[in-house]
Formats: sequence, structure tokens, C-alpha cells
Amino acid sequence: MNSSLKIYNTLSRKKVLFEPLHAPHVGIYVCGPTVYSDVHLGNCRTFTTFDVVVRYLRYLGYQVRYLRNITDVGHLVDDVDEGEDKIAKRAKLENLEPMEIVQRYTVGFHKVMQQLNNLPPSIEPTATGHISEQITLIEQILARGYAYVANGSVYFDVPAYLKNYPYGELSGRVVEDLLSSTRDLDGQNDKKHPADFALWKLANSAHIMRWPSPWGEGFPGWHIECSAMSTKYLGQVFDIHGGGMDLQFPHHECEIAQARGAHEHAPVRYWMHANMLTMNGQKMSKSLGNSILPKELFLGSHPLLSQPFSPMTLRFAFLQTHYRSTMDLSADALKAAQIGYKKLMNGLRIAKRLTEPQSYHAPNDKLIAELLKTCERVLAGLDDDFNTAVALAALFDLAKKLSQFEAGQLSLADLDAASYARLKTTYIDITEKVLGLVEEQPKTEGLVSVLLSDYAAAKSEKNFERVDALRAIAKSMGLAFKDMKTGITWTYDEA
RNA sequence: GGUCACGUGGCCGAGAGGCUAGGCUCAGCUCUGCAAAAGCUGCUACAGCGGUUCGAAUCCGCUCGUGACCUCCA
Repeated sequence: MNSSLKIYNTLSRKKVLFEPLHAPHVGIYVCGPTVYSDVHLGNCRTFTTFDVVVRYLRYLGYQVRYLRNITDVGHLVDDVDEGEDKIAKRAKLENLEPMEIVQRYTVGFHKVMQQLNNLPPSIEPTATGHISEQITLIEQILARGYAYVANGSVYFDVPAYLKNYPYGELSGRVVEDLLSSTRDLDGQNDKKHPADFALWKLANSAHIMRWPSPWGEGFPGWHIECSAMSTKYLGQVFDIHGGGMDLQFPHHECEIAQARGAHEHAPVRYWMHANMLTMNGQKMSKSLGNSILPKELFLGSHPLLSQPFSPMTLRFAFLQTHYRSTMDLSADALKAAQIGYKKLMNGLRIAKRLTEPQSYHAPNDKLIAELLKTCERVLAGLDDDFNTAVALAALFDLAKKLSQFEAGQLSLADLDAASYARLKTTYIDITEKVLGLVEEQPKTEGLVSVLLSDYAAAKSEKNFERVDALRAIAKSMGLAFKDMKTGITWTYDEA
């Protein structure tokens, strides 16, 4: 098992060595979407980030239990008591049952995840499926004196909690600041303190989504579901918790408080936060109305886009930026990513058809050392807080070598069995299994090979009109022929 | 207003005291019937001003600019 993986822990604001609680098992929880509308590209970035995290952990040999929840309880649109439930609101708007909304957008979400080649989580629990667990957890918090009941609602008692535990350590928040900045909210008369947050809310008569509880009919607060579900499936203390940076406060801060309030222990050992996707320098978010839907990108139907971009192009673009940096979306960046992605795939195809030489010459030590070092750089990048940008850079260096081998500029016979295997498996496994970058439309090899042999025949006959015609056909399929001294093959057209 | 980030070449983006990514674009070359593909070569940057240091894009300070969080958001 690899022991050099370092993770940037938001809690300590440092990169630290990853040491799982119960190796080889790793538990990871990622805050999933609220399914009241389509996921937008920003959401996708976060989920792709953690997809690579999970993939890499598995590549290293860990047995990962990956949880990503579906928030299907509406939660409030604003913080005042008469706020509307997001899902219920949407349901009214579309004249549907709330669960129809949930179903529709859950299906849509899964489809997008699949298009982006994000693996499904091991468990995808829903908030509505865990109401009783949430109630139990709230009872535990109440029993330990860190919450109070008011008018059929239950609130977390931040001042009481503060007597025994720090609050705000994850987000670097100072409680006094919180108080001064949250002073002027009206309609929170049930709360004893402005920093308190809801664990359970009384449902008013208009509220559709409601469940019985010891405190009356109501619905759970926004933060409690993650605490309840992570505890149930990963235990009171688990390894990694991830989510978007905007969840750091208050959501994740509240999760910590709830867990300690309920059972004393800080719940998470490594907190990871993915940075925002921006558009024209501004955060992409539903509330700002500047979000692009994956569908719009894949179809090219957004005004910002002059052409469609494929899911893999998007994934590649995500991975070219480190997850903790903001990424600014632009048509130019996507265009560059599209070409880069094809180049990487061309390398993949070469790697796959590489055949081990019958015999090796005297090994070219310099070449071998260079190759091994580049393979090492791929893993070192991933080890360094999942730096996919660095890994990709090294992969491109390998792709270059792969081309040279194929074109006969370098000879595989100059390697040895070990370095040959290392080159091949590193390129293929990291690209496909860890980065999740796969060939988008595997061509029907039969058709392509017919074209290819036609092309070869036309070339040897010097029938250049036919040659040009065949090239045009290939191009229309997004392919190009390449003539090498060692033979003719096809490749993805990068233009 | 408070808290915290960030500012890298034509563009996108890593890196984080001396080695200096990578992708895209552009120019030239090799190869080629012409191309394509591939390879090679060139373009050498770190907002500004001070400071620490033998040495700073990287550390410290200030200035300017941008963003995030403080309210639902991945």
C-alpha cells in the first residue's frame, strides 16, 4: 500500500500524509446535489474531483466505501421561518408531486455523471430515506444538552456547544464575527441565539414534505442529514469528507458541531474542498443565474459557446486544473482542452497496440531512466494532493515517447521488459482507471479497417484522387490517417 | 464592514527559494505526391514597489486588482 499520498486538509490548512483509520479500508463522504433542478457544470467539477480521489485511492489498493448523498428534502429557500421549501416550490411551479421532481432530477443527475464517466458511489443515500436516523441523532444532541426545542422546532445551541468545543475551526470563523454579521435577521424568534441553526423545523400547514417526529410534524434541517447518513454508513469517525468550497461554512462546520454534540468525537479526519468553477471571473451558481448546464455544453446550445464540447473534453478540462484552484470557463479553454484530450487519446491508442519486442538489445540506460522518471512524475503528481494537472503533464511527455516508438524514431528493443511494462501500464491505467479519461466513441474497427486498407491500396497505386477522397471521409468521421515508415494507421483528428 | 484566497508568457494552467511544467496558439524545419499525423527548433512569464537572502515567481511588508465566504448553493 502506498504511503506517500498527501492530502490538503482544510482543517489544518496543510498538506498532510494520508493515513486511513482502518487501512486498507477508507471511508469517504461527499455532499451530493439537492435535486430540485439540473446539476450545473460547477457541481460537476466537484463530483469529478472526488471521482478521481476515489479512483486513485482504489488504484493504490485501498478498499473504498464511497458515499454521496442525494438531498431530496427541500430545505428552506431563506432562513426565515416562513421560507419555502425548494423542492415543494418547484413542485408547485411544475404542478408535480415533490417526489416527481426528486425522481426527475435524480435521473438527470445520474445521466450526467455517467456521461462524465464518474463512477457511481458505493452508497447513494437519500435524506428522505433516513428521517428516523436524523431524528435519533437530534435526540442524542438534545440529550447531551447541545440543542433545545422551541415551538415544535429543534435548534442547535451554539453557545452551549462553545463552552466545551470550538466552533468555526474549519472555516476559520470567529464566533463574535458570526454574531455581529448575523444580527439583523428577522423572523427567527424561535432561535435563542442568531448563530444557532435548525436541526428540525416545524412544518406549517402549506408545507408538503413533512414527517412525524417527537416534536410534531416537520422536516429535518439542512445539515443533519449528512451527519446522520455518514455516521450510519461510515461510523462516528471516518477518513475523508468532501464537498464544494461553498459548503465549508456553514454546512460542514455544522456537521462537525452536530457530530460532537451527539457523540463527542470530531467526525472527519481529512476535510477536502473543491474550488469553484467561475464564468467570466464570477462564481457559477444557481442563485446567480450564471450557470451552464452540462446538456447545453454537450449540445453547444449556450450563447457563450460557439460549438459543442463533449463530456470527455469537459472532464479533461477539469483535470487540467488543480481542484483547489478556481477554474474559469471559456470557449477558448474548452477548445484547447478538446485538442489536448484527443492527443492524450491518440497516445492511449498507441499504448494499447504496442507489442513487446521479441528480444531486447543492450538496454539504453539513459532512455530507460528518463522513461521511468516520467512514470514516477505521474504518480508523484497524484500523490501530491491529487494534482491531476501535474500527472497529465507527465502523461503528455509519455505520449510523446509513445509516438516516437511507434514512428520508429525510438526502438522498444532499447528498453527492457520491466521498463516496457511500466511505460505501457502507467499510461493506460492512469489515463483510464485513475483519471477516468476514456475514448469517447470507439470506432467500429471493422469499418475503419476497410477504409484503412483501401487507403493503403490507393496510396501504393498512387491513385491520389482516391487517397484524397478517403481522407475526406476519415475527416468527416473525426479521424485522420497517418503514414509512417512503419505502416499506416488512423488517429483522432485533432483539428 | 469582517474573514480568507488569488494575481504566472498570445490564451489555459502547474510549480513554490537556485534545476523550471504541460496543453493550446503562432513561426520555421524534417517527413510527404500534397497533406495529415508525428518529431525537432524558436517565442522564456511570474501585478507593482520595497525588504530578507549569495540567490525570490516562490519568504516578509505595503500598494493596486480580482474573487470566495459571512444567506440557499458543489
